[in-house]
Amino acid sequence: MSPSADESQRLASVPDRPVLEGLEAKWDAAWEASGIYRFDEGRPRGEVFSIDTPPPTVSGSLHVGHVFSYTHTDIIARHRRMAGQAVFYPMGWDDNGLPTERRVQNYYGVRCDPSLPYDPAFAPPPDAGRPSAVAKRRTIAVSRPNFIELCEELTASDEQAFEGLFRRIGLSVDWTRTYATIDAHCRRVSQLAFLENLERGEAYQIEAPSLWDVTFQTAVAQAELDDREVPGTYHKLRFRRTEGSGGAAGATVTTADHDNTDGSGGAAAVATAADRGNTDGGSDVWIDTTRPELVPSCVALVAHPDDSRYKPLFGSTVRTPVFDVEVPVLAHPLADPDKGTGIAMICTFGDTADVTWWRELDLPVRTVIGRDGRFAAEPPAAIKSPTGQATYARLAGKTAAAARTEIAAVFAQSGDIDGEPRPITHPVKFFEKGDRPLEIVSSRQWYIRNGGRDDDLRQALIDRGTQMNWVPSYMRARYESWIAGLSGDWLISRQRFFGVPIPLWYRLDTDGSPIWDDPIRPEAGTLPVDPSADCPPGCDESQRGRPGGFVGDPDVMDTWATSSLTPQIATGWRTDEDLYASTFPMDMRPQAHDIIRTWLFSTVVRAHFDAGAVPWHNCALSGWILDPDRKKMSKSRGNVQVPTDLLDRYGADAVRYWAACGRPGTDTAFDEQQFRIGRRLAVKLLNASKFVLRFDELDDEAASEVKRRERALGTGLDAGAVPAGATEPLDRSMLHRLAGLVEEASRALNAFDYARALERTESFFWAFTDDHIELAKARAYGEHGTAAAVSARLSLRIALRVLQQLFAPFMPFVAEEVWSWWHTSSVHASTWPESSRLRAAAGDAGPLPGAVAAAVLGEVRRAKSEAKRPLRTEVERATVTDKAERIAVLERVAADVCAAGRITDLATVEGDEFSVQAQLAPETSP
RNA sequence: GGGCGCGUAGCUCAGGCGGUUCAGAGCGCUUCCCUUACAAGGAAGAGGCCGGGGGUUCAAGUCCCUCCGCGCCCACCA
Repeated sequence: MSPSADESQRLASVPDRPVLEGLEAKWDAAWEASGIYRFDEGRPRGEVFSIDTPPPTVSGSLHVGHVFSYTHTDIIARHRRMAGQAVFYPMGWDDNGLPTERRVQNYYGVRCDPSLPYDPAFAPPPDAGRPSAVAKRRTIAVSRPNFIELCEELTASDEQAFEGLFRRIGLSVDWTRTYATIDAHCRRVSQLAFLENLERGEAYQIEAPSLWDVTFQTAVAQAELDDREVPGTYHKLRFRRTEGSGGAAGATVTTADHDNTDGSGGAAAVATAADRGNTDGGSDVWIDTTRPELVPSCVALVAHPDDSRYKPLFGSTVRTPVFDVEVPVLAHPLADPDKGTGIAMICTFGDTADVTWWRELDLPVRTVIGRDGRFAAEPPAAIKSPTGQATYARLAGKTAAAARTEIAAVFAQSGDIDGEPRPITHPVKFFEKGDRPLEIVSSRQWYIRNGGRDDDLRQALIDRGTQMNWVPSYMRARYESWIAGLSGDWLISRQRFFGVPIPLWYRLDTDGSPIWDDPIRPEAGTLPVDPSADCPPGCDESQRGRPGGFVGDPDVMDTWATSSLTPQIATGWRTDEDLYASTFPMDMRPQAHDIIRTWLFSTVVRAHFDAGAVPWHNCALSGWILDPDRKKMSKSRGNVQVPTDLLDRYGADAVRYWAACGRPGTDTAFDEQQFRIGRRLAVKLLNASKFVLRFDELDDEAASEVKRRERALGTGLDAGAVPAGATEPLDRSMLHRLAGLVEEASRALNAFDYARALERTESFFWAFTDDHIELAKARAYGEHGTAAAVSARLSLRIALRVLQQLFAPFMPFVAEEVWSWWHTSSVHASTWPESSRLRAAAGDAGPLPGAVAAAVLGEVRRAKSEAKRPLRTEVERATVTDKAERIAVLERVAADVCAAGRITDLATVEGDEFSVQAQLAPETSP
C-alpha cells in the first residue's frame, strides 16, 4: 500500500482542488505508454478471459448506444483483469458490405459500374463529404477497383475516429490487436472457412427462388428481413372455370407447360352442390389478391384440402382473367380458408408461400419480374392469346407498383374484378436496409447449411444454445425461436462489390457457359484471392471469359459470412495455433439483442462446423438506448445523441456511470440527469480521497505510526496485521460491511451484473462519506488520542483503497487519478480486493456499531434541520432510547457520535422504540 | 397466431431461493446549512392499497391462476 521511500519521490501529491478535467487524455496516454492492456500471450487457457468484441459497423459515426454497450463489456474486462486473468480484448471494425457501399456512394457521389476498367488516375470528386453539393450533380460511375479504393479510404478515416472515441471512454482494449472485416487477414479467414465449408459439404450453390432486393439488386438472407405493415389493396378477381373441366371426378389437368397432376386432384368430388357463392353458379372462381399484377405469372389456384367449398374443384382447371392461361386448382394444407375468399392464386413468385407451394406441388415457373424489379419485356410462354400478350405488353418494363395500377384498370374494364378494390393493411417483407418490398426471383446463389432444411442440424444448433450461458437468461428463447422458424439455409452470396469475394472460378464450356458443378478452388496459401482479378491455378488472364477458359465468381459474401467468424479471426484460427489454443472457445460475446438472429446465430453455426464447439461460453446481451419518448435511438429517427458532446460536458467517467446503470439486456432511457449524478460521484471520489490521504501529510504521532504500520504491512491488507491497527468498534464495523460489499460486488460482476455491483458500491460509498467519515473525522484529527487516530486513519485508508478498486472498472479515469496519489502502479493492474482480509481486519465487529452510530447521528441532524439550525449547532443533551443491545453498542461508539453530532452530553434509556431527543444549544444572536 | 419481458413514489428504476436494512434509491419537489474533503456542494422532509382480481401460505412486490395495459422476438402475411 505504501510506497518505499525512493518511490515516494515520484508520487503525485494530493492536489488542493482536484478536478476531473484533463484526466482522460492524461491517463489514456499513460496506459498506452505502459501497455497495461496488452494481452499476455504466455498465460495458459485457464487464466485467460477472451472477449469477442463486436466490430462496429464503420458507416458513419458512433452514437451513445455504442458507448453504452461497449462500456458494459469494458467493465467486465477490467474486473477480470484485476481478478488476475489475462484479458484478451481485441477490437474489430466491420467495414465490408452494403453499409459501407451506401456511405461511399453518398459521401463521394459515385456509383460502382463493374464493366468499367480501373482508372489509376482517378481522384475523389472535390465535393466529397458535402452532401448538398453531391446531391446536386450526377453520380460518377467508377470501376469496381476504384470504388473499393474509395471504400477503403473512407473506412480508414472512420476507423481512426472510432478508435479515438473508444479510447476517450476508456475501453481497455488491446489496441495492438485490431482487425477490419475487409482487411487481408479477414478475407483470408473468411475465404478459408468458406472453402472448408465447401469441402465438407456445408456450403453449396443452387439455382432457386430467393429473396431479392430490387433496389440494391442483390439476394438477401432470411435473417435480414423486416416485416412492415403497409397499405395494400385487395382485388377480387374472377377465374373462369374451364369448360368440361371439373365437372366429373378425376378430370385430367393439362396445361401447356405442366404435366403433373397433384395428389389430391384425383379425389375431387362432383362440383355442383358445394361450390356455391364463390364459384358463381359453377362457372367462376373468385380470388382475393393484393398483387393482381402477378396474374400473368399465376401457375395454379390453391385451397385447403378440407375446404368443402373448393373440394369439388380440385383437379379441375380454371383460366386466368384476361391472360387466359389454364391453371389447375390444387389442394394444400397451407392454404387458409379464412383468408380472402379461401382460395389463393399461386404466382412465381409473390411471396414465400408461393415458393412453398411451387416446390411442394411441383409447379412450373412463369417469371414476370426481373432483377431490376421491373416486368420483363417478354411475357411467359404460357400466355398465348393475343389479348393476353397485348395486355402483358402494357406491363412490360413497369415496376410492380405501376403494373398493379395498370392491370387493375384492365381487369375493371374486362369485368374480371368484383366491386371496388378494398384497401387493407398487411405485413410485407422488406430487406431491413431497403425501402421497397422484396421480390422473389430465381437465381444461382451460395448457401451455408444452418438447419433450415435439416432437422438434425437444427436440433444440434439449438443444443449449442444450451451449452452457453445467456445474460440475461431469457434471451435464449429468441435464439431458439429463430432457429425453429428457419425456412431455408443461409444465403451468403451477394451481388455486390465491397465484400469478401467468393473464392472460386468456373470453367467455361465450348459455348462459353460456366460449368457450375465443378468450381476451381484457389491453391492453399494464395488466399485471399479476388477471382475477378486473380487467375485460377494454371490459367492466365487471356483465358478469362473465353470459351474453354474460365470466369471468376462475380459475387461477394454477405458481411455476416465474415463477421460470423470474428472468434476465428481474432484468436488466430489456422494462423496462430498457440493463440487459438489459449483463447478459443472465447469466454464472452457481448452484443445487442437485436442481432441474435444474425450475428450470434451465424457465429454459432460457423463454430459448430469448423470447431465442433460453441464459439464462446457466455453471451451477454445489452439493451438499446431509448430516447426520452421511449423510442429506440437510431440514426434514421434522427434522435441520436452525439457522444462527444456528452463527453465534453460530463466527462468519460460520468458517461460510463450512466451506461453502467443499465441492466444487462434491458433497454435504457436516455436520461441526462444520470450523467450529472455520475459526474458528482466522480467528484466525490476525488474529494473523499483527498480528505483521507491528506492525514498522511499531518506531522503528528499518528501519521508516523500509520506510516510505520503500513511499511510493516507491505502490501497493506494482510490479515492479522491490520486488526492491530484498526482497533475502534466504529472502524471495525465499517470494515465488516466493506467485506460484505466486496463479496457482493464480486459475485455480481462474475455474473455479468455490473449494474448491481455499481449500485451496491455507490450506495456503500455514499454512506461511507456521509456517515462513517463524519463519525470518524474528529478522531482522525487526533481529538481522542493517537491510538484512536491511528485506527481511524488506517481504516479510512483501507476502505479508500478498496473503494478506489471497486470503482476502477466503472470509472477508470478518476479511479486511476486518486490511486496515483498514493501508488506508483496502476489501479487497473492491482489485485481485486478480497473480503477475507477485510473480515480479519474487522475482527468480531458486526454491522451494529456503524448502524447505531449512523442512526443516532441522523436523528440529531434531523432535530437540527427541523429546528432550522445549522448542523454545527451544539447539542447540550441528547437522550437516546433504544433496545438494550443497541444501547450497549452505542456506548462503545459514543465518543464518535458525540463528536460528529456536537453532543455535549449523551444519555441513554432502554426502550423498544428507537428515538432521540436532542436539546439544542440556545440560539446566540449574531 | 405463438413466445419472451415489463407494469413498485411525479420521473427513471433496485428489490437472487416468500418472514426486522420490504415498502427502497436517485432525480424532481419542499425546508435548512458557506460544517476544518466537497456550495457545479451538504443535511433533512413530504410523497406509493408495489397494474386489477382471485388463490397457495402462519406470512406475498416476492409463488400460482386470471384479466388489463405496454414493449420486444418469432410466424408461409392470398
